Amino acid sequence: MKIASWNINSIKARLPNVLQWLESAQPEVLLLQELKGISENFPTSEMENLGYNCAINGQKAYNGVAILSKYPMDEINFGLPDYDEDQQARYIEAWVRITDKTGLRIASIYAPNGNPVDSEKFSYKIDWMDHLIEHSKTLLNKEEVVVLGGDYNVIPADEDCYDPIAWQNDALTRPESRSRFRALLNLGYTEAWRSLNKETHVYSFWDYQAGAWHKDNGIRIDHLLLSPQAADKLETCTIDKKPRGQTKASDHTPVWCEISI
DNA sequence: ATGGTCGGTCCCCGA
Repeated sequence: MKIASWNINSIKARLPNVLQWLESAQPEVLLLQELKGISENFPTSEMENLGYNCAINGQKAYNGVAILSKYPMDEINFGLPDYDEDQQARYIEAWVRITDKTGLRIASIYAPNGNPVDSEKFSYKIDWMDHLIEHSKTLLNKEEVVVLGGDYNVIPADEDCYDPIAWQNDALTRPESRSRFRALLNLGYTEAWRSLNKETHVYSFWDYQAGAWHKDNGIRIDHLLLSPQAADKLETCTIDKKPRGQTKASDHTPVWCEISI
């Protein structure tokens, strides 16, 4: 079972890239972030033509997340539970039903960026992550195969950044942000890519500005977190850099893992 | 060469 996550920075602008990647990579599930449009404008029929069911949590202009799945989806959660005051579309979760008795729970996550750190945007980031931690705990109690994938907007360690000094006061590296990400791992989740790779300075995002892609000035902020039941079945995890080098690329590139289920 | 980006929308904001 191949599960991918990709912040596409507008589904409207990126549709050809996404369709092409789906046809060549053939994941069973693709988690999307930054749709930048309302759910009604999501290109559902184009995805269905490739055999994907769509669960969409969109909003006007900003944010927006979706799950594409070759299997049917049930029990869809739009937004984090017990966080009604959150006005931003940053979370969607579904039960992916493989058979009547087997399946897995998958979420598409777009955590807040949080910059600048002296603003309410940073406190919102931390508050949002605290709510994600709380919900992640309740998911573990079910003892299911769980994959929480998406743009966490956290650089887990300095080795995941091309220039840690330049980023040391950024919301993506602040100790408050890293401690929330680490809390998810300490609960029992495994970060798929790092668990299988010792390599440093491998990235999932390169800014559009200042030739960042060509200089490989990137950061690794897109992560697949696995419950113990999922981590036991993890076979591979890959960051596919190819889409970032194409024309009209997103500033993120897909990360995907294979789970023997 | 003192610049160099996108995408969505309301002429600026977010990343």
